[in-house]
Amino acid sequence: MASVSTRELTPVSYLVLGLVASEASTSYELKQKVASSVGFMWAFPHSALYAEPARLVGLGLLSDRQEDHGRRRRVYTITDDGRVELERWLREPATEPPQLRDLGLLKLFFSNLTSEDDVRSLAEAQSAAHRERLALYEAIEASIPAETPDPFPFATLRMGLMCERAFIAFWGEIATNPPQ
Amino acid sequence: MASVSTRELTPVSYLVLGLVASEASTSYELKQKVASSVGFMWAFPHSALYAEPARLVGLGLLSDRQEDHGRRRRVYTITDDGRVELERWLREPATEPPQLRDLGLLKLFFSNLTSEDDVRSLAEAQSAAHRERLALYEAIEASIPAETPDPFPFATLRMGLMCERAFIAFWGEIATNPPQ
DNA sequence: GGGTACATGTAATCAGTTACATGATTTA
DNA sequence: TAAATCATGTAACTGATTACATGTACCC
Repeated sequence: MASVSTRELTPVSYLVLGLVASEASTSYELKQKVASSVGFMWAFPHSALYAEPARLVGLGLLSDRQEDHGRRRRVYTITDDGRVELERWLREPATEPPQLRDLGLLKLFFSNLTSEDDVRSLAEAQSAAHRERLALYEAIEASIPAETPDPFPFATLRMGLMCERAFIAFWGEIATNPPQ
Repeated sequence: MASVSTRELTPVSYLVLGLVASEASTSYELKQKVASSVGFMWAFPHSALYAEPARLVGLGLLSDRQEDHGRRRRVYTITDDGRVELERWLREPATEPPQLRDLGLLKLFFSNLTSEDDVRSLAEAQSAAHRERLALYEAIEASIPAETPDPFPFATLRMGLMCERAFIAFWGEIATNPPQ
């Protein structure tokens, strides 16, 4: 069981495995779920959600069944091996530190090369973008019922909220009081 | 001047451009600078810091000069075109939202599939990792003199500190009070 | 002068992205 | 029935990573 080499599985593999584990889905449904949840922190093009499940079928971690009329799309279901592998991964500690890839921060890092006005407008643009993002997260938060069968996506969202609030405070401070 | 197509330049290109702009460097020196600063948020293998500068030389944004004795390594310097392109990029607003790629959060997202004990130990491991990371950032912060010619890397580090503190609070809360 | 750690690079591979292409369904 | 949009995929490319390979300096 789950004799598949772990090396072949990327974070995106586990993401797909996890989504399919909680509900059998087509690629398009995966795309929709990603767009309204994990996609905020881990984005990728929809084509990945067509290619990756197919790969996982090849590894025996998912199975697929093609509808025999209408759009004839493929519905993916997790296999026993897939579930074993997913749970193994979930229990294994996450070692690599998170990557906070933010072009705004990268620009700030090099802002010694620009003027104070440039820094200020960078900070204001970033601040506005993060306020918008925060509003979106708050709307999602408000839309989740108090009693939900799976509270974990909601918990993850809470970290997103904290992060956005930190960004807003940060860029606000930079805007009003640019380093010099 | 700077007639190079922008499409060919990635974030890593600008990162290299920025580092070389502030000081002519060899690939190894770039590697060291990355490892002690931006690398915390935007990591990549050292081989990228050999391949990318070479590419930028081809685009006319860097120039290189090979030492003629000892290790005969290549020292990269930014060209006028390179500086123009870098400053253009710095002034252009950053549109894409940041990606917070964190395997710990991804595991939490799917933790409905595991036990409460598993969640707790995930949270404790993450909390410990973030406390360690915070201590490292604080040490770096403490090592920076009050009057520094370039305060921007320091400013960026402050966001890193805020982020780590948020993570520690978050995982602490999850550990003591796991969602269910 | 032999071992070890530091330093410098290249080649091959692959995951992820871009771009393209087309089918199905709804709406005007 | 035409247009628009929603849905479903594939092919080609390429940036980034892995793995390899070797050179140089220092230390015992």
